[in-house]
Amino acid sequence: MNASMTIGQAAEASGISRKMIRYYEETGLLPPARRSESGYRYYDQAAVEQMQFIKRARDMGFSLERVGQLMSLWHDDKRHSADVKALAQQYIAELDENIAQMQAMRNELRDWVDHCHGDDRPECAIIDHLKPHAD
Amino acid sequence: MNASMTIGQAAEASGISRKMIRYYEETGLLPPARRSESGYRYYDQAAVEQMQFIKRARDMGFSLERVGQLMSLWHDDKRHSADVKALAQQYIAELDENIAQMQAMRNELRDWVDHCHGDDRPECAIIDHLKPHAD
DNA sequence: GCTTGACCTTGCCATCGTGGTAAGCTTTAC
DNA sequence: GTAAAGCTTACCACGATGGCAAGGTCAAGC
Repeated sequence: MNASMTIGQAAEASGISRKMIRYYEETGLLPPARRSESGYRYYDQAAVEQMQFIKRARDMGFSLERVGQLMSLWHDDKRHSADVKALAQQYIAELDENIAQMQAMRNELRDWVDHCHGDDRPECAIIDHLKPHAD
Repeated sequence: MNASMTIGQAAEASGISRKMIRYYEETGLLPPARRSESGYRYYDQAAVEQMQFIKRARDMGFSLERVGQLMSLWHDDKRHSADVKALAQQYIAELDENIAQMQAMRNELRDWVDHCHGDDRPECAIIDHLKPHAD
């Protein structure tokens, strides 16, 4: 159960692709894996748990850079929860900003679409809104 | 007023950077520009209007591929507004999907953040939710 | 022991849209 | 005539991921 795994097994266990595991190692998000004499990477349970942490953070949409910061905090016994919170709050603020922007686009476009007949005639409110002179 | 412009002037007039104008030409979104003997690109009013169309569509978040389709429709006198509408509606559906996903992440994260004390102690609900064994 | 298939390695390219930078040529303004 | 501004092409970079190819390795079946 605590035996070491190949990269494929670690990928399976963590939900992170082999490709990405290597990439995370390359970029320093994961520590260099232990290698067999022939060069195969082998992972222990702790390494897989790091991957699972990354998986969860990525699934929440944290950037790899922030995931790295979260991992540092995770491993820091003397962390201040305020630092974690600040990091998360900043990300939430960015999410809110992106959501708002997308909603604004969506609403305006929705409005255009509502004014488009959507038949076989060429007249189209959407095109009219995109056209340079028709605003 | 209708004189030809250099790429910098066209960029200024359209809001699209010089870099992107060249890129759009390279990828076929814009037709090859007329060139001076020395190789400089020159643009007339119609070309600038194409750029303005692109600018508006990009500002609405349409992908370059869809912008290309919209431009084709714009220039097609026999277009069916239904085709434009369908294109826009598909994009709206994608926007809605993305918005929903971001909101889901945001809401869950907001919940975690609300349970984090945010002080100088290491205990942290956010870390606990990201940690493999604490779910 | 040998073959086969599954797995591993590295390295390179592609995405999408944009920005940067560099080396060199042209035009414009003084 | 010179300097500055603007143009050209050709690269590299981002962020995060996938794909492919050429080759080495391991495990199972015979």
